[in-house]
Amino acid sequence: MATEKKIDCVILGLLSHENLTGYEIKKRMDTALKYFWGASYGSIYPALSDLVGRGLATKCEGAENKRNKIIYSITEEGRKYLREWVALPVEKDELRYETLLKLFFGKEGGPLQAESHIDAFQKKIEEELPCLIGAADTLRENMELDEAHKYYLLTVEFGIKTYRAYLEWCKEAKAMLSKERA
Amino acid sequence: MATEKKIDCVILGLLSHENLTGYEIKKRMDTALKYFWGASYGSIYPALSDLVGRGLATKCEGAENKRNKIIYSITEEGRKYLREWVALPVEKDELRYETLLKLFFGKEGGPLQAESHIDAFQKKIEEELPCLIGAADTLRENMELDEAHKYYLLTVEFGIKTYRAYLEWCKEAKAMLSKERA
DNA sequence: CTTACCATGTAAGGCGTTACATGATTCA
DNA sequence: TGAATCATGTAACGCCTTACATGGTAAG
Repeated sequence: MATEKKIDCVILGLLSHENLTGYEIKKRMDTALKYFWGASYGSIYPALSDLVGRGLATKCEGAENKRNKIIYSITEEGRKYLREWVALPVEKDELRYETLLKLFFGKEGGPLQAESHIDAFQKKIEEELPCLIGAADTLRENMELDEAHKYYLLTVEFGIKTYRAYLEWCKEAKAMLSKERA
Repeated sequence: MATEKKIDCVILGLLSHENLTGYEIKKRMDTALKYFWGASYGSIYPALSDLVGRGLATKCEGAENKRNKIIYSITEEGRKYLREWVALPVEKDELRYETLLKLFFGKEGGPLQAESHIDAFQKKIEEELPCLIGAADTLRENMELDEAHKYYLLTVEFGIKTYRAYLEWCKEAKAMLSKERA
């Protein structure tokens, strides 16, 4: 239990909520989790096999499965593993924003170029913010349906809060650059 | 010029400002850049050799060098490469917060545990925020000394803005959890 | 004289992406 | 019937971290 592979924990976390195929896990990563965690098929499928090998997940091959889908579910062992990992202190929070890197070296390209990087960043945030707000609304409406929604909402609100701060910064940063330019 | 290795660009960016040893580059990464980019010796030294091999940087082995230090400087080629990279649109901004991941699966550990993760996060932010504010002050005072300071300040202010948003979120998130608990 | 920091590097191994390969099903 | 999406996987490769290995110098 020294250094857990995060991909294992994420998959177990998703399986703790519902049984899923590898494909569906990928979809969750591309939607609900994309703001703070991502993964590709090339890491998901091997991880699933590994989890089954370690007895933390199982293939439930029975039932309503017309296609040759493989539906995975978490085992009691897996649930225990997940609970232990969640209880452990956070090891690393990491942000890698290429936008900030290019801005840091912005002198090379000058203020106009820097502004265009900020614009692109702003556009992306402005596009994504409504999705987050929509997700928060949906979660708030269905709060009672599942205890997990409370925790999901927490992370969505983190996104909303930081995205709004980003937009404020974009405005001020551009103002600063254009003032300098004048 | 298809997909640049970021480590190369960061090193060239630092060298565009001043001549540095590998050790000093690492220090910059651990201080000024740590909030949005990191690297270890195991990536820095090989990258430096590679940059020299490609003619983008050179070892300046002359002069005020009592120790057996190797001071690197950027070449004209390197400067061109850097300018081209800075001009290119941003490919990826990525955030990987384990805190959010643990919170997302927070149902496993319950509200008290979730609160303690938020507390730890808050503590870290509260420790780092004054450093950012101090850095911003210093930069503002020495604005005229170097044109690059303007761009550095932009990134520091990004940090300040988002950290303040984080702290607000921490407060609200904890309030929400303790209200639920009651 | 010894601790802390300066300084450079390598080797092994982990982790994960990209690209590829394949095929079923649904819907227009 | 063709496009989009569902669905599973592998192989090659790249990148980086960790840990190790080594030694100089400054300060107390």
